Parts: sequence; C-alpha cells; structure tokens
Amino acid sequence: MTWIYTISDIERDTGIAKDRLRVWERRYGFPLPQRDDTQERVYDEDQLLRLRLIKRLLDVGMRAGRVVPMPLEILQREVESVTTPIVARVAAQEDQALLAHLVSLVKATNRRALHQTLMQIIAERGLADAIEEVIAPLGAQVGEFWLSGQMAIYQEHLFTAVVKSVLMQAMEQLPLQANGKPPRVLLATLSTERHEVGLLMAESMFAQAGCERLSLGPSMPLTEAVTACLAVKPDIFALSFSSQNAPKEVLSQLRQLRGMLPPETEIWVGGSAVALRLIPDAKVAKVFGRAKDLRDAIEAWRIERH
Amino acid sequence: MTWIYTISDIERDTGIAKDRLRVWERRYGFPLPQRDDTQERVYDEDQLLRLRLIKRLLDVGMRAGRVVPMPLEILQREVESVTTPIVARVAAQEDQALLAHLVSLVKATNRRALHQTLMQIIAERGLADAIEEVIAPLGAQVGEFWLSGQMAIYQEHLFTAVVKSVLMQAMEQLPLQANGKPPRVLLATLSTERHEVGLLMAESMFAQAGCERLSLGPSMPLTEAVTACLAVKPDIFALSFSSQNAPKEVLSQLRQLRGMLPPETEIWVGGSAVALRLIPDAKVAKVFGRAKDLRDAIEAWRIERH
DNA sequence: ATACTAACTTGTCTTAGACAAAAGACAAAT
DNA sequence: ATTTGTCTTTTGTCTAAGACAAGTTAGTAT
Repeated sequence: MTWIYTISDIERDTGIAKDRLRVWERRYGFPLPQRDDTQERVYDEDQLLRLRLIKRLLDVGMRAGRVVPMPLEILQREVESVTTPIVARVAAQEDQALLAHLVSLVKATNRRALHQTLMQIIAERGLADAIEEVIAPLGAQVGEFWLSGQMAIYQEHLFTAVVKSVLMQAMEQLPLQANGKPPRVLLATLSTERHEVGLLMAESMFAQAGCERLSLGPSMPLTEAVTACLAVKPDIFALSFSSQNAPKEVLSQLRQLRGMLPPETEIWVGGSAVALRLIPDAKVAKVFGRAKDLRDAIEAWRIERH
Repeated sequence: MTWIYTISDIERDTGIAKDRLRVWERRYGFPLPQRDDTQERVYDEDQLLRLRLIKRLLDVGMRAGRVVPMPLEILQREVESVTTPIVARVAAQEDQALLAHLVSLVKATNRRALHQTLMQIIAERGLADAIEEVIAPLGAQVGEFWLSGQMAIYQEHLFTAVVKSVLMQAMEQLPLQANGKPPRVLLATLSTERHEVGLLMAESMFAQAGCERLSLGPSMPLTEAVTACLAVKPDIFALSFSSQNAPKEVLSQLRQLRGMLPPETEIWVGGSAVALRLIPDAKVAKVFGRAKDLRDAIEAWRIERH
C-alpha cells in the first residue's frame, strides 16, 4: 500500500511551507516530485519520510543547504546521532528497565495498562519526580522511535493522549490545602505551537509546588496572551516552546512579549526549542532546560519575595 | 493599544490561507491592507476582526463573493442570525439561568468555580445528560460571545481547558465494571482539525455507555488513522469535524477513509462541519447531529449485533 | 582576541496567469 | 414533482521566477 501526496499534504504533514518546498526544489534539487496530468507536484512516501528527517535536523539548528541534499542513509545517521544522547542522558540507569517496559506498553497499544502504570509511578514518586525521571524521558524515547520509523504515528498520539489524561488527573488529585500559594502563574503556548504536553508538565510542576495557576491551554495568539496577562496580573507568565518552532519566531515573540508586559511580570520559558538556548539576556525571559530547575526557581522566588 | 499584522499573522489567526487573502483583495477589493516600506501587506485590527466574521460565515456555507465585500455591521448581523438560533435551540428553558451563571464564571476567569460547578452537574445528571444539556450549549454560547467580541479569546481558551479537564476526569471516575463492553471504538480527529473538545464529548458518550474505547487524540494524518484502524480493528471508527474544516476536504477524507477501511468497520462522524449535512450516502459514514442520537445508535448497534 | 565589513544563505514576500472542482442556473426527460 | 444533464460562474489553489531582508559565515583590520 503506497500513498501519494500533494504539496498541501506535505505541508500539513511536515510543517514545511509550500513556498519553502518549491524553493528547495529550485535550489537544491530535492524534493523533485513527479507531476500529475495538470503539471502539479506529486510527492511519494519516500520523499515524505526524508522530509520529516530533514525537518528534524533543521529543528535542531542545522542549515538547509547542508541537510536538504543529504541522501536517506546519512539523514538517518545524523538524526540518530542527534537524538540518542538526549534519551540516554535523561533517564537514570536504574529506570532503564522501567522505561523499556513502558515503551512496550505503548507499542502494544495498551492504553489501560499504560495509564495505570503511570498513575502508580506518580503515587510512588510524587508528580514532580515522576515527570522528571519517567514521563519526560519516555516522551523523548517515544519521539525517537516515531522518527526512526520504529513506531507508528498513531502510537505516539496514543502515548500523548494517555500522558495528558494522567497529568490532568494527577493535578486534580493533589491535596487541596497545598494550593493557592504564591507565585501566581499564568500558563500558555503561543499560536504556532501544537504540542501541549510540555505545557502540562510545567503546569504539573507548579501544581506540585502549590502555586495558584491558570492555564490557557495551547495556541494563544500573542496579542491575546498579552490581554490575558494584563487582566490576570500573574507573578509569572510561563510558556512552552517545542522544537517545531522556528527559532527566529520564538525570539521575536519573546521580545515582543517582554515589551508589552509590565516589568514586574516575570516570563519563564521551557521546552525543546533551539532558540531558547540562544537567549542571551535574562532580562527577556528565564529559561528552563530541566524540570528540576523549575522547582528550584519556584523556591528561590518564594525566598526572595516573602 | 492597537496592533498591526503581516499576512502570515492573519493566516495564523484566521485560518485563511495567504493565497486566498491575496486573491480576495484582487477580486473583491477586501481586505485592502496598507503597505510597509518594502511594499509588504500590513493589516490592521479592524480587518482582522472583519475577516474572522467572514470566516465564520464561510464556515456555515456562504459564498465568498457575497460575504467578503460586506461591511462590518452587516457581517455582525449575519453572524448573529446564524449563531443565536443554535444557542437558543440547544438549551432547555429551565437551564437558561444555569447557563448564564456559567458564562459569568467564564467571564470572571474563575477556573476553580467553573470546574467545580461542572463536576457537580455531571454528578447530578450523569455525564451524557450533562454534556447534552449544559456543556455543549455552553460551548455554543461561549463561541458566540467570542465571535461577537463580548469575550476575549483567552477566556474562550480557558473555558476549553476547563471542559477538557472536566471531561477527562469524569471519564476516569466512571464505574470500572461498566467498561469493556462492545462496541469497541477508536476515536480521532484528522490532521486539519484543531478542536479537541468535540472528540472528547463523543468519547464521553461512548464511555458512559461502557464501550471499550481508544482515543488517538486530535490531528491524525489520514493515512496514519488508517494504519491505526487496521491494527486495532475496532467495530466503530469515530471522527469529529468542527466547522473550521473546508467542506470539500471533509468529504474527500471521508470517502478516502471508507475506501481504505475494511467494510465491517463502521465510520461514525459528528461535529459542526457543514459538510456533514451533505453526506448523501449512509454507506460512507453515519452522521450524528446531536449527542442524544449517539446514545440511541450505540443501543441500536448492540441490539443488532448481540 | 575583537570588531567591523562583505558575501553568502535562506525563507518568505511579491506579481499575475491558469485551471479544476464546486455551485448555481436552467432546460429536458422521467 | 423530481431527476438528470449541460452550461456558466465562482472560487481556491497551483504555477513561475524575481526581489529582498534577516541571519550566518568568512575575511580583514584594528
């Protein structure tokens, strides 16, 4: 069973704009699609796969001229060399077996067992530790399997759905009296962002710390986020950026935000976007690479302000 | 405080493609943006607002040539005349006061009270009735307020976030022994779809009926949905289409799906997309206009098959 | 080493023409 | 009265190649 794709399909499935696909074709000779009877571009499965890998490498900061002309095998090697160290780093040695077991549940589409196991881990370790030690590493691993074709997209979606459900449930079950402490936090992702899980993990960390929080969910237009922030007047505005975001978009949005928000509102950002590693100035936003740092920062904020 | 927008911003915020915006300008003389120093289009707030209303009217099936040149006041009147009957229809007389109260909680950004009230309504009426009588009508009303500018987008997002959390929590709390009965249901929305709540409401109805269900969450590429379906082999594949979807996209995707799935897998669809009202042939898919019909259909399926 | 300039890279905007698919209109046939 | 077929209009999206700004790299001078 082999599918064919129009340029719109490719844009939808890879996130690479049509203009960009055409200009790559002109400049680098890839992708060079067939044409249908009306001279319109027709892409095949192989090209889609290659484009997904290319997107991944661009997302970590590589340049189009180098990456786009690469043959499949080299792309695969490069992607692997980019992803593996992340997965290896995030998970502790003693949790590797557990992670392998969880991965097998995802592959077996066993939603119920996955949900139960994760809830149990949260009960044992607490929400924050469970995220740091298990859920986040598992997410990285699932992402890698998806990209390398060892896992179907629907399995990745299933995993995401279960994690969302688990985190929401866990937050609701936190002891009530721990809630409502400062800092007050407003959470959102901006409009280009389609990944919700990062935000939920951040929200969970704040919830665990007992913060008064309000999540606007994913995909807020920038100007609306500002409106919300001016209305709610939180101490901290927390944002999540996945690596799918174009670095220059991320930086420009953050700079705009900083300019529009009152200076007493801190901006905290996290996620896998490359751009975050480039933020030079702590005056624009506070960047978090690991969940652990977020906990410490909440503590530090409280000590400083109270 | 008045913002300006590039053509990309407008595409992102309205869902109207750049090509389409340019060709409207050429043909209908609207929107006619200013140009910046490099001759690139610069849109203002008024144009964005008008385009949002235009999009809404196109979504319910009106034609571009008629709608795009309309002045603001007429657009507003048309949109209202399109939306009000829906809201009035869905809510029973005796629930109008309750709805008004819930709307006020949304406007006050009172997440906690909204969450609690909705959970309580679910406890009293049961999940299915709560959705039919309260949550769905409330959603329609919030959508109308958003569109008419009486509610900020962030409040609409907040509402969505709370509903998602409430539905997920309610599903987890359903009695376990009622679960696992046939039909087995796989749920998803296809890749163009960005609205998750409709799917969650459908999942809740199936959950309430004790069906064995597996949700892949939002935005599955079509081919991946097929892969998932072939692997999971459900009795029913349930899809949700919001009105944001282009009618021809919806129909073509459904026809493709029907062709690719084994005939014994039924396709059930719901949501506010206009295209659904045009599906002529019950052989392609079973269409649900109201939550109530879904309940009856599950019953009918069971009687027929067992 | 650091800073400044120049050259190259890359994505996205621009124009305007072409055309397929959908919708509407209307007549002929059942 | 409904269906069927044909014709016209509408509408969105594809095509092409050119322009350019912002970002990156390389080279030179301080």
